[in-house]
Amino acid sequence: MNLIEELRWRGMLHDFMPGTEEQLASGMTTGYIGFDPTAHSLHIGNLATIMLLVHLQRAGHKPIALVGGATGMIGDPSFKASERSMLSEETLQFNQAGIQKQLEKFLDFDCGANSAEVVNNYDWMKDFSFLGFLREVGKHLTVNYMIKKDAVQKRLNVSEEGEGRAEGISFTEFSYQLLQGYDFYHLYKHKNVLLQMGASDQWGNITTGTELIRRIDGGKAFALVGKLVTKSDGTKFGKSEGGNVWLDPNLTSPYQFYQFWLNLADDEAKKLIKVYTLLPQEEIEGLISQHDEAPHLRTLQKALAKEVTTRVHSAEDYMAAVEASEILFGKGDINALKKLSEDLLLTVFEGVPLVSVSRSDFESAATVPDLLADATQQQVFESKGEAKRMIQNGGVNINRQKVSLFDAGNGFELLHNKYLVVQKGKKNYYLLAVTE
RNA sequence: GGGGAGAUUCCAGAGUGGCCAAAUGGGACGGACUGUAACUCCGUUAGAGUAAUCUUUCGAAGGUUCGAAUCCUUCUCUCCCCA
Repeated sequence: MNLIEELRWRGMLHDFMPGTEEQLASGMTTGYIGFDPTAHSLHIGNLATIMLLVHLQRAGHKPIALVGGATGMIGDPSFKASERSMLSEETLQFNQAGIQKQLEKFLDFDCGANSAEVVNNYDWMKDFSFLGFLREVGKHLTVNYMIKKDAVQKRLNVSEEGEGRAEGISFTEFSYQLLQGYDFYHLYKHKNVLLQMGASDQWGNITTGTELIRRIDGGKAFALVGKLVTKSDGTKFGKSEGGNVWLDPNLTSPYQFYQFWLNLADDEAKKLIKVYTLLPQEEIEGLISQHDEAPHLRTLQKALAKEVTTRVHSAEDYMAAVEASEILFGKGDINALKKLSEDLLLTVFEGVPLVSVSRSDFESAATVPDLLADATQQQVFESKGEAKRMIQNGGVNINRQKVSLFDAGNGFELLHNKYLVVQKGKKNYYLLAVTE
């Protein structure tokens, strides 16, 4: 199966330029995708794009991941309603290092001719003078061309519905597409890159690149964009209650990461298992029909969670997440908790907020609200009233036992003479540690 | 420059002197149900208190009144229409 067919059945293909398929068929083609260092970690939205590179490589082509050290300094205006705030150079450098490391996890850098590469556009942009850039690059495209891009229209026009007015676009952000276009040209020139991929919102920026290659060099380069992953209700995908789902285990713990996939709605799991795993078509179809027969078993979510957690983190992290989930959502009661060694307890509750309470505060807290609001310095509950209300609603568990009276004293048994497992609602856990 | 409208608790939006911590809807959170789901239903949604009740809150600051989100004054900001 060639790349296009592969992406098509997976539902990942949005559009590509005429001739792309022929180019890919003609032999090993080098393609790249850029990632701007807007944060020090990539999130699962980026991961969908990374999968494009993975598929490119699996189809026998050569993938290049570009870290946008230069473009990140500018900010991509595509389809954004407002001007973005600029990141400081220290932040950018920190972010670049972070995402470069992550990118390296997903591609094969040692498989002969089509080994992956990572490049940073800062390396070739840093020495460009402003005048040089205007003369060598800017001259080749008209503002008329650049302004026509859908991606910038949002910032130029007052919408007809009157639902807001254009905020305007700075010259800086307007220039973004030129930078990205030049990247493509540079890679075309120096690394024989003929294809740029990306999410569908990058179409405009990518075609600026192919246009630049055509005008400067008379060359022919290609574009292929993937579908933007959205939730079935059309809202942004990749956000959980806690915000973005990051690939960095310090931002989103492997347990939380695993839980995110496990909790997907059925329809989403069906869609996403094709995007985020490399399982072959027959296997996925099998899983889907298996799932439909007994949806409550959530075969799909489990398979998806396993694949992605293992790929992004590790097999060990996956196992630990499964184990933690069983303890937290299984029948585990206080006895199950008591059986855990201190190490295992901490492992299970890794990623769960750890709340320290001094021994004296712990002992002087007369009631549960005192303990969970005051003694924890509002880390579990904002106020005693809130704690009380939730207890009255039956929403508080300590050591997996429901707290039924809000004025009950705190005669709880500390695990390992130190810990208390506090549950606020079903899914919000806190590990209370009594410190001396 | 001229004329008009408005600013309310997370959001939208009622409330025009006491019955207002403030209707209603949304969101969020909790509970029941369930598949750690969806749907549905129920509850909570300023702080303190077991409670009675008290404290802070309706753009800001003053004032009138026994009593103000509601009346008056000034200020700040927003929106609309006409030039």
